[in-house]
Amino acid sequence: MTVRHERKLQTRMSIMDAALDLLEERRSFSSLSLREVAREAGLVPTAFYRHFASMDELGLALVQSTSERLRELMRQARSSAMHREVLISTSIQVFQGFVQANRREFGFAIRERFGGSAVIRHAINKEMERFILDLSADLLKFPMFSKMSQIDLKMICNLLVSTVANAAGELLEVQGEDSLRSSACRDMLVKQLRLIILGALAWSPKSIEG
Amino acid sequence: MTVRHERKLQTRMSIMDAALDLLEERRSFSSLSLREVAREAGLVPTAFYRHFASMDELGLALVQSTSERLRELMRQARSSAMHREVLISTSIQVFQGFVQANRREFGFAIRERFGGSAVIRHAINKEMERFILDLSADLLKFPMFSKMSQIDLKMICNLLVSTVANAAGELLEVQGEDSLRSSACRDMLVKQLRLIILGALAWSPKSIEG
DNA sequence: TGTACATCAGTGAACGCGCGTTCACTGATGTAC
DNA sequence: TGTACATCAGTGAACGCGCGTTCACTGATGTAC
Repeated sequence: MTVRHERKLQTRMSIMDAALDLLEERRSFSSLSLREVAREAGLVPTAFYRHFASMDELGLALVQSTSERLRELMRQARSSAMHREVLISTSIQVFQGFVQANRREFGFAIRERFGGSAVIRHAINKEMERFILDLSADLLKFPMFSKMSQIDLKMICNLLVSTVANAAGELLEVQGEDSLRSSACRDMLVKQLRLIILGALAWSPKSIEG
Repeated sequence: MTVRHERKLQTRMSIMDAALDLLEERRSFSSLSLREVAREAGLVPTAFYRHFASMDELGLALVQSTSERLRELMRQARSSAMHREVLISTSIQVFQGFVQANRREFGFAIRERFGGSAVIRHAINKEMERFILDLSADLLKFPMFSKMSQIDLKMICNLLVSTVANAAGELLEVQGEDSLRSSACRDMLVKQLRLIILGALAWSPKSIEG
């Protein structure tokens, strides 16, 4: 790695960081201008093009970098939690910690999930899909889920992930302004996830047919 | 109602319709320009100001008009379904029909729910909150829900509404391009709602404490 | 190690464009008598 | 009913602004010998 290459990577990161700083104030990615991001990063607008061909490519890089780091972390958490009984609680803890440490990135992802440009939406949905598949693989280790059809297991994982994403979106909405509503939101999420598990326990192939 | 007033209302509606036409291609509301909407409506840009003080005010009008029409329709459906046993199925049918007939409006609402400008986000969330409360009131007529604490009932209604909103978002993503994935998405929603009801049946005050 | 050339991240001027908003206006519609 | 004035939805020119993108450039870093 040459000095020049290293510095280029640093500048690239400072562009990504500048974008996240601007996104932190709940702005939509499409409302960010190339010039504004370059300005925030302390660069002349044309320098932006040395790193990304367009704003969409920058958005894509943000999604992918966050997703890669999260997946790597979850992979580690899984392998370190050798025993099945602590796998879920460990995973949830690691996930929560990551979200806390990457608020800007998750806020961005949740806001752009349905509303962003096509290429960014697709990237986010692809990553969520991968996350759902990882979760399915984890839950398969538990008897109550391993007896299910694969499609039903995925349906449940989709519901769990969607519910968390929704709660995250609602949390972003009330965050900071109202700590009471904030914790009410968290409590509701916990209940909702527990209710889904109760539903999954009662779920059986028979209830699909009937 | 004078002729002038009537024409003004017509123009106002044609502005709202022009915006919805532009939004139909999955664009975000914030990417619409005032000039573009006026052009689409066949007006000079300055004429826009005779009807809305800003684009945000136009967005607000779109949310509120859709919400008012939906609520009125649901109110009618509820009162016409006199018997408890057909209340839910009638409501779902009416709701589905309305969504079909108002695709542009619902696509807009789902996209802007988390990603739009503050004022539009708040308006959408307020309307969803009202919808959740209406649903709570309906479910209260059923023994299995009337025994619950109000907060748990609202938690369940929130989960049901969020799940529908999520499915609608995912449906928008695959719609048109792939009818197989489209119907898979619908099937999943039906299963997810059924699973939530199963969970609600198993829910009890005891499971909150434990 | 020193030199001579190549690479390339970042600069700065320039462009044409669509934007939101202002302003004075026009002429059809409404109202008072 | 007819007239004279008021209202006001829609017009069209004009403005200053930030935008994305192009281009030729500079000078530090890299490379070959």
